[in-house]
Amino acid sequence: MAWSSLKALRENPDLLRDSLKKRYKPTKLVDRALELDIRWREAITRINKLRERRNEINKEIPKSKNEEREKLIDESKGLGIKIKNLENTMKTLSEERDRILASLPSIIHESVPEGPDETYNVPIRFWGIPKVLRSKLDKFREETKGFDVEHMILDWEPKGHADQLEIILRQGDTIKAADLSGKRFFYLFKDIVWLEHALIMFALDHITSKGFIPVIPPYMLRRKYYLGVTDLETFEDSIYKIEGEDLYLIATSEHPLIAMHAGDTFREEELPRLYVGVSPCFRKEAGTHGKDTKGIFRVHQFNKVEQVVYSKPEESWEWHERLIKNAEELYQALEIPYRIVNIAAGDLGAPAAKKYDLEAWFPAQGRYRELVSCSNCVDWQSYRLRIKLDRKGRREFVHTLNSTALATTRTICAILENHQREDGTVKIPKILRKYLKIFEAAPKEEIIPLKEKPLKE
RNA sequence: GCCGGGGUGCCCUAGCCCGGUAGGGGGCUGGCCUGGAGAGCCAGUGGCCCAUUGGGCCGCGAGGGUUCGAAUCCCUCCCCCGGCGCCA
Repeated sequence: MAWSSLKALRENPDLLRDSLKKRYKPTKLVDRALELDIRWREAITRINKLRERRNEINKEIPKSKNEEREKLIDESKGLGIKIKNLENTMKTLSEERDRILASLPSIIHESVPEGPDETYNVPIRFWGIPKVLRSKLDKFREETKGFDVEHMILDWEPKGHADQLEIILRQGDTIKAADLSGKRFFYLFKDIVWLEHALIMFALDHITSKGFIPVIPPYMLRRKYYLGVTDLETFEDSIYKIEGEDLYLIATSEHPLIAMHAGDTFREEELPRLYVGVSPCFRKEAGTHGKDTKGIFRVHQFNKVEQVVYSKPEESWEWHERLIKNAEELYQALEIPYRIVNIAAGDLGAPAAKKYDLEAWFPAQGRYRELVSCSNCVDWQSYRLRIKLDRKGRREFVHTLNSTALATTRTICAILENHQREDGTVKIPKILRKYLKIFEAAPKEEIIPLKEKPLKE
């Protein structure tokens, strides 16, 4: 064990306690870990003394003979038993201590708003001119409180993304998918397939142009690496296991992109390290029953382009801002109005010290919904996976950050609502044209409702 | 999946058969030397514990076992290389 949590535990346990309080989590564990650590240190000191003595004896054994030799061997055996016993107590102590340390969340950043849940999230900026239904004006004012957001009143009622996809455009089918695979699965057809591919290419193109290295990662990880990258709670609520094997389907390419450097030591000039992952994401969505049951907003499987940064500790907050800006550029280009929200302490996952969400405006729902999540995990992941920074003899842990660039299904939902016209067609954002024109069968300007479904009705 | 060979510190490599202080080279960092650089020479270059200088323990892919003592012997697993098989 080294550094960060352990160091904080020994040198400044109040730092851990305060952070836990802000997250509305109990602080008892800190005291327990502190006590275990003290006892562990006593035990290891005693063991080291015994081991030293045994090593001395063992050195004498080859030089001695007959009775003296027998005597030494006996003494060494006796020490061996004592050592083994102490090692067992020590192991028990360190295991419990480490289990507690591993369960402790990141120490939150001072700019994170306090509060127990998402109602305490703080919007920090708005972009675009949202289309607001007259009937949803109150909700809009509530969601933009404190900001004077320029908006446009809609006099016709746009369809929700789910109905737009399945009933109007007839290019998606979650009913059929539910028969075969269950709820939260989907078929997408025709223009939506081209749209999906264009979105991925656009996001990849934009992010790689900023120096990010594109990566297709493994879609499964071993448990050991999975727990290096996320906390148990998330793990259990969202990760699918491969039966009979120590393998888990990834919930985001962030996970294999971070585990990729487990055990590595970066030299200072090798940082920052920028990656952009493209992969499917698999999520159980346990505990979300009843939420977003229609359409493809919340599904078990989707494709995502993801930004990942390894940075020097002192530069990570700057990178956090840059990552969210990169994501914003994508949604500005797609002409989707959005707001950036600073997530409250109580709503933060364990790895993150601070998180921004980018939430797109959904006219039919009259609310902003999460499309992007951008976190600074500081040294939480790097500590567990031993990803270090070599600083002239001193060792530090790098900081890791991740941010969605673009998740296809949710972005499609946002396009279907925001670019919907009264006649049921959907305007395709201009930025996507160059990624569509290479395909003969792809739509270029707009998506038009099909006369009949691709599937039997 | 089967057979064979391998995994040693940041990198390469010796040691393994036959158990007894992990050796050499390269790189990097610092120092000496130099007008400056290079060469050369010296030292440092994994983790942990105690401590004032300093001392000690652990560490040879991972975990277990045998032994007074394991890089070395035994078992299980992971990964890499070669061959065979299967396969989009």
